[in-house]
Amino acid sequence: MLIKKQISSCRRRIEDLTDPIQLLSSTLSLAGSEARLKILFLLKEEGELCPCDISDILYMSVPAISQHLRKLKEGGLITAKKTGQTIFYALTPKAQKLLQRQFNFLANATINTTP
Amino acid sequence: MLIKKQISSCRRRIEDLTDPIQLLSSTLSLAGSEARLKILFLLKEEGELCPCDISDILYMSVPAISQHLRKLKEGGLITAKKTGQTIFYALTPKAQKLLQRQFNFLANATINTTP
DNA sequence: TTACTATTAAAGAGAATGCTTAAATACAAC
DNA sequence: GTTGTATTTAAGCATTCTCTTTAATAGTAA
Repeated sequence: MLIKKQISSCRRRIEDLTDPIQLLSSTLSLAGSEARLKILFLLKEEGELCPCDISDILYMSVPAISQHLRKLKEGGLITAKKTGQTIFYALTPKAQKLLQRQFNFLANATINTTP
Repeated sequence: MLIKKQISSCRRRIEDLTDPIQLLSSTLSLAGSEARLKILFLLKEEGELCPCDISDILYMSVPAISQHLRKLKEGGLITAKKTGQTIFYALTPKAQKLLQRQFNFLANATINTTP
């Protein structure tokens, strides 16, 4: 139960952070899908991958993967590099920075769950 | 374009991480909503808050806030402590650990955008 | 008890999400 | 050129999300 002054202070704090909060929540929302988190994790581990390999690894259709990749690219989390008819996707520095702790969590989970 | 052996290796890697990936993606999905991220951030800053204060601060209806709080609680990101007819919510250690980097991002954003 | 406050619960509407299927694009090999 | 591979795009559908509105629960105070 806050007083009016404290409410106002909190409101201002949130307003000042409007842009960063939007950026961050959209990033977390992208990573909050199980399929996309797996894609991001695979890219972190392998460096770069093409849609058909990701499709093979995750047992998902190519169009489904392609649509996830498009969202991740629009969100600035991955980049595309075309060579021939194959497109290789890789994490951006932004993704590596924002999701570093989450990747560490998964790396540690690997160690702990492999006795 | 990976060979079969590499595909299998990646598949095994993902399978081993099934549980951590589910845990993490559900957490990120919760934090990936703008409203919920604001709630989490407010709890991080203020320590504990009741639904009506959060409703006041974010200009959102009390039932809307209540439903977000329920989800966050089900996801193990916040706890509830009832005193009288007021319920105070606070972050769990799990939330603080998993989202520490994101909170830091917002804290730094505050500094950088306040010249 | 009655009235008031804080909160949750339940039902419903509209929007967003994530897949499938089918079609289109781009490049390589023959 | 034709065929085949890698990828994207578009349309459709079922599910999920997030709010609103209304009702119910629990504690406080008169």
